[in-house]
Amino acid sequence: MLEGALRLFATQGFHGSSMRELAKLIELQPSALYVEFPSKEHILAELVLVGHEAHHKAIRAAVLEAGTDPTSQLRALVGVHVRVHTTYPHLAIVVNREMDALSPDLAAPGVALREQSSRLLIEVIERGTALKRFAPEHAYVAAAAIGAMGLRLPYWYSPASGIGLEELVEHHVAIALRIVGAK
Amino acid sequence: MLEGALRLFATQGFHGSSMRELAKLIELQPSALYVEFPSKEHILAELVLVGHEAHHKAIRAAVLEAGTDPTSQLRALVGVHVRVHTTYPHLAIVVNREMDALSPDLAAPGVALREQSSRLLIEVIERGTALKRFAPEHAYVAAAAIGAMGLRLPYWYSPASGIGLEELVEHHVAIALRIVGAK
DNA sequence: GTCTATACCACGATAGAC
DNA sequence: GTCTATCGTGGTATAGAC
Repeated sequence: MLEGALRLFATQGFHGSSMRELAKLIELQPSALYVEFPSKEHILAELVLVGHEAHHKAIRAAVLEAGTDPTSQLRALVGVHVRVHTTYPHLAIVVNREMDALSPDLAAPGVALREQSSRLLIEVIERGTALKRFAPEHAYVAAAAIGAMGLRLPYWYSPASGIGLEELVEHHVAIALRIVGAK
Repeated sequence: MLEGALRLFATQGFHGSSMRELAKLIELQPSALYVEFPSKEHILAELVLVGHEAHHKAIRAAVLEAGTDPTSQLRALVGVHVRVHTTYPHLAIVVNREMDALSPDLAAPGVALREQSSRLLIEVIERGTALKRFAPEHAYVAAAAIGAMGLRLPYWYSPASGIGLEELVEHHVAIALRIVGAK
């Protein structure tokens, strides 16, 4: 059922999808949807939370496993960022585009996780800069640029596009290293 | 009226905004909205078209005025890209996020303009590469990255953020030059 | 061109039988 | 837990007076 909601919300938007459509898609009556979730908004909230958690946990784990070298850390972080956004494009789209359809209460956990992921990237960049391994023009703008590249992937990339996933990851890693001015 | 629709669509999404809300915002009765546009979708179509036209014309003009040097061309293109997305953040958001709420017919002109802008960027990069002024890892991925940085700006940048617009433009230009490996 | 009034429909959500 | 049936609301859009 979350899978069905994900498909609908990703392709038509949260407000553009109805409970009736979702019910039809998963072959249930509309009323049956309210057994698992108390409202349409709670379905979206669950998707947004799951998406943010998966993304944040993966990024955090990758950086922790990458050792102490800033370049390795950035490589690991960008690699995961790209893989998450290309492997789960629908989830990425819903998480990033439909989040402000949530009330502040339901959006809060996701906002917090996003903030943490963002800070982790900035800290990696700043640490690399302090160690003279990176020389970005501006750490925050560089982080925003690296994040944006990944966020945009679900809208254009497909494994059938002629670029393999591993190839895409390598390009993104290389671009990120250029953005931070890695030596 | 287009201004009102822009505010609503940008903050609540197309499907999340109603004709009743729009009418209240601009202090008219709902029925009066149908004098200027035959449907809600046509209002969005007009915004999307205007936004794409402004963006494409500005980019095209900037590149044409930049002379024959690929670096100057890329500088000009990125500068305009950043300025458009920061000067008209609401329009940028609606154009990029609500476009697939349009029927294919109404979306077509915007899609065509977007394709042209995208190709212009790729051509600048490829020409710079052929002239040995650029050395990108992959022209298309580089173009996607440069585009994505700008598309994301309306969601985080504000002139009150401590970064001046001219400063932001310079950072983006510098990042773009790094992405394409400018010498 | 803007108004009042309303048609007609789809929406989210609930009640209550099984 | 899933069904049938429905409530109440708000959606887009139109009719017709002024």
